[in-house]
Amino acid sequence: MPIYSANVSERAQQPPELAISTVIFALRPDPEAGVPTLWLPLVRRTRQPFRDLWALPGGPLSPDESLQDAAARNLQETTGLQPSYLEQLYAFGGLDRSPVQRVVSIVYWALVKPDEAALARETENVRWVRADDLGQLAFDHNRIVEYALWRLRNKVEYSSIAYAFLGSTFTLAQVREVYEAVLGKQLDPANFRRQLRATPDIEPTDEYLQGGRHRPPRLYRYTGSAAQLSGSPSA
Amino acid sequence: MPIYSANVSERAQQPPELAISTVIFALRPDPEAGVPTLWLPLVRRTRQPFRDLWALPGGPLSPDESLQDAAARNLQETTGLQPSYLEQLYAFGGLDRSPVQRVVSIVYWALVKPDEAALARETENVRWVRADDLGQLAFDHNRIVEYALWRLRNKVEYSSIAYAFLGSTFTLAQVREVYEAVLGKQLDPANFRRQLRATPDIEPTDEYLQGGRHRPPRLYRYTGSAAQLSGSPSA
DNA sequence: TCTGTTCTAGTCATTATGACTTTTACTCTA
DNA sequence: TAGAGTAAAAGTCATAATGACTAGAACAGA
Repeated sequence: MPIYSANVSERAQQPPELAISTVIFALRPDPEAGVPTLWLPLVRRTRQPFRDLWALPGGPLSPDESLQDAAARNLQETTGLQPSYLEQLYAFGGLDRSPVQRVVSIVYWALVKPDEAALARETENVRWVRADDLGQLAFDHNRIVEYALWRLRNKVEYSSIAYAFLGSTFTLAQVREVYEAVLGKQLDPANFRRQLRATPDIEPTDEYLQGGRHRPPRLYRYTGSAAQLSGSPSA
Repeated sequence: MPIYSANVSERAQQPPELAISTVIFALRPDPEAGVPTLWLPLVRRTRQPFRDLWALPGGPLSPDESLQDAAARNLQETTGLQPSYLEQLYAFGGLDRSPVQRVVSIVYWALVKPDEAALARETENVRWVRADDLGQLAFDHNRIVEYALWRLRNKVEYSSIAYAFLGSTFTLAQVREVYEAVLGKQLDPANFRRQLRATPDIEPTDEYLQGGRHRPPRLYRYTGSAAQLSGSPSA
């Protein structure tokens, strides 16, 4: 919330408002096909500008919290979610992002695990939508989500970020489904399997997932560093 | 410059100050070995806090310019340089970055070509230093430079950023010297050459660089997209 | 018991990579 | 002016990584 109100002529003299927003990704089964798909929560704007349009969760930066803490807090407040991964995405500061006052938004992106995503409360003003079917969002939020998707797709290929979408144990097929959902393409099960077995950070357990009408798959565990929740350049 | 002055109790009520800084990299010959090395310009602080310490070029964000424009402008003002590459690095917003008022810094990083770097004016308050020999800088600027170096080293390996350090034509050995300076290690000339010849964005000219006491090397030209000066997530 | 399914373990050809050798074309020095 | 020194340029070879594919193993359900 801005602590000043201004008319147009005063606007150019004021420092831009500083806000924090977050793009939150989770995997949920597609209602039709049933396969895991990328979803994200949006909040309905209750005032101008863009009243009644959907927007990314966000809010002002409190004076006594770091940027990362602010992102984590208003993620918690708006969606009730605890992220397994949280990293700064970009600072958006174009002149015409908001029709009222100039706003510089420092945007974070987060991943949540399926058990968290299941707890997420959905209300009149909070809705989950498929990442590829957003509709028109407030401000430049469509562009921001697109950039977050681009980063997610890149990062999933060269880092161990995929496990932030999964529980403590998982089958190799579940890992493959994460990759397929994020990258939007089918992967060869046998070759994908070979690659995972070659990485050091993933070790087999003695358990198997029962219930499928086929050979029960072995469960694995991720032993690497817990997908830096910091995301800070100190790391 | 903050438009308000505050005592400690008021401080927590004010919005954080917003500033733009830039880490500018150029290659200059090492004064001893003569091989190209990473250098960057610093400015001397002329007031408190950290008066007389060296710091990254930067300043406040003007109300009528984009973040990127602000970075380009104060890069131009402090060092007289025109960058060949400019991209947002990170937004630093920790609580204790400045002992006076809280400052959120949106930091950019830039590369300049050797002809530009040669024009750079060096004054009482502007000095170029080797990237690996900075001394103690003001604020958290040592950490920021370290992160910028990390990004540069990563990006040089998977993108065509190296050509932002070079003129319109160059020998393959000059490209290799850029990589060696940035990565800080020797590369095999023959294998490096084979890789460059395999990339589509680099084509041979009919000219050769004369003057060396050895077989004259062919000059090449970079034909790829001009190393996105935008760096914006729109791309 | 048979069938459909996916898990799991392999094969094979192609490509990419690192270490290394040889020839070429220039300058400098004796 | 012949020979030495130097880096450019092209090529060889063994190894590693990758994509396409095959086949047996182990379950559920009919």
